[in-house]
Amino acid sequence: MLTRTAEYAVRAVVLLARHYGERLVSADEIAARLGAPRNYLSKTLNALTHRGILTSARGPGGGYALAIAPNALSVADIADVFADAKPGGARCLLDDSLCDPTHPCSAHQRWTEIALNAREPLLRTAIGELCENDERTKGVVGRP
Amino acid sequence: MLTRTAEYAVRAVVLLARHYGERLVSADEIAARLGAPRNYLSKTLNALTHRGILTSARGPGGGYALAIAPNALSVADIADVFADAKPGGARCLLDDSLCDPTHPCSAHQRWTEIALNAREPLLRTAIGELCENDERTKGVVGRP
DNA sequence: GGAGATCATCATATCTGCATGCTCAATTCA
DNA sequence: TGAATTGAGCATGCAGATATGATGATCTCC
Repeated sequence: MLTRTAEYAVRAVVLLARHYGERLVSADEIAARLGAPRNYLSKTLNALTHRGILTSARGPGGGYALAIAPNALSVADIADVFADAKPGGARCLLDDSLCDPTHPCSAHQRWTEIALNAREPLLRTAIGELCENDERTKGVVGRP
Repeated sequence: MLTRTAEYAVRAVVLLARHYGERLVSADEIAARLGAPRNYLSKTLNALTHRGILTSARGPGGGYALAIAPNALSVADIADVFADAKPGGARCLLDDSLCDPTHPCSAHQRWTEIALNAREPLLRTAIGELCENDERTKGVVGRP
C-alpha cells in the first residue's frame, strides 16, 4: 500500500506522536527503535521537516518532534510527501486516443472514483488513532 | 495505487473485455491502443495467460482473449498477479522490539484494518464495470 | 512444405527506490 | 574558545521495475 520510505515515515511519525509535547527524539534513537537504516531515515525525516510536519533541533538534546497535533495529522498527509505527484490523474483505461482529458470517458471517471475510495482510509485515519498502546497514556483518540 | 505494470495489465484486460466473445486482439494492437511498449506488455500479457486469466493463440488471426467473463473478474485479481507477496504482513508501527507477531499490538491491528479497507474497492470492482462506453454495447454491467 | 503472422523468450540498457558511508554545519556546554 | 552532540547534505553502490531490441517457436494459409 505504501512505499518503504513512506512506511518508515509513518512509523517514525507515530513514534514521535507518542512523545508529543514531551521531548525531542534523535534520529539515532528513532532508527534504532524502528530497525531502520539511520542515514536513510535521516533523509526521510528531513523531508518531513521541510514540509512543516516535523521540527528539528541540532546539538546535544536535539532531535525531531511533531509540529502538528497527532489527531490533526492524517496518514495520507505523511504518505503524500513521498508519493510521485501525478499531474493529471491516471491515463484513460480504454484507449488513449479516444479519451479527451477535459471530457473523460465514463470508465475514466469510474477509475478515478475507485482510486479515491482506496485513498479514503488513509485520509480518514489520524496518526493519533495509531498511537494507542496498552497503557492508553494518551486517553481517547480520534479525529474531532 | 497500482504499479505501472499492473496498470498496463488492467488497461489491457479492460480492452480485451470490450471484445469478449468477439475476436482475438494481438499484442501489437493492444500496445498501440494503450500507448505501451510492445515487448514489455508482451511479458505482462504472458503472465496473465499463465494465470489462466487470458488465453493466447499464435499465427495469423491470433492474439489474446479474456478467459473469464468480465463481470466475474475483479481488478484485484489482475493486480495480485503483479504484487510482491508480502510474507508476514506489515511490521509493527510502534516499536519492532515491543510487538510479538503472535499477539500484535492494537496499532498493528488497526493498521492491518486500514490496509484491508484500501484494498476493498479493488476487490469489489469487476472489470465489466470499467467497460462501459458511450454506445453501451454490452448492456447493463455490474457484479451479480 | 514454405511464407508470413504472431506469441514467447532472452539479453541488455535505463531509471528509480533503497541503502551505506563520509563530510559539513549548527548547537550546546564547559 | 574548543570539544561533543546532532541534524543536513553529498557520493556511491545495489536491486528491482521499466523499457528496448533481437531471436526462437508455433500457428494459419496458400
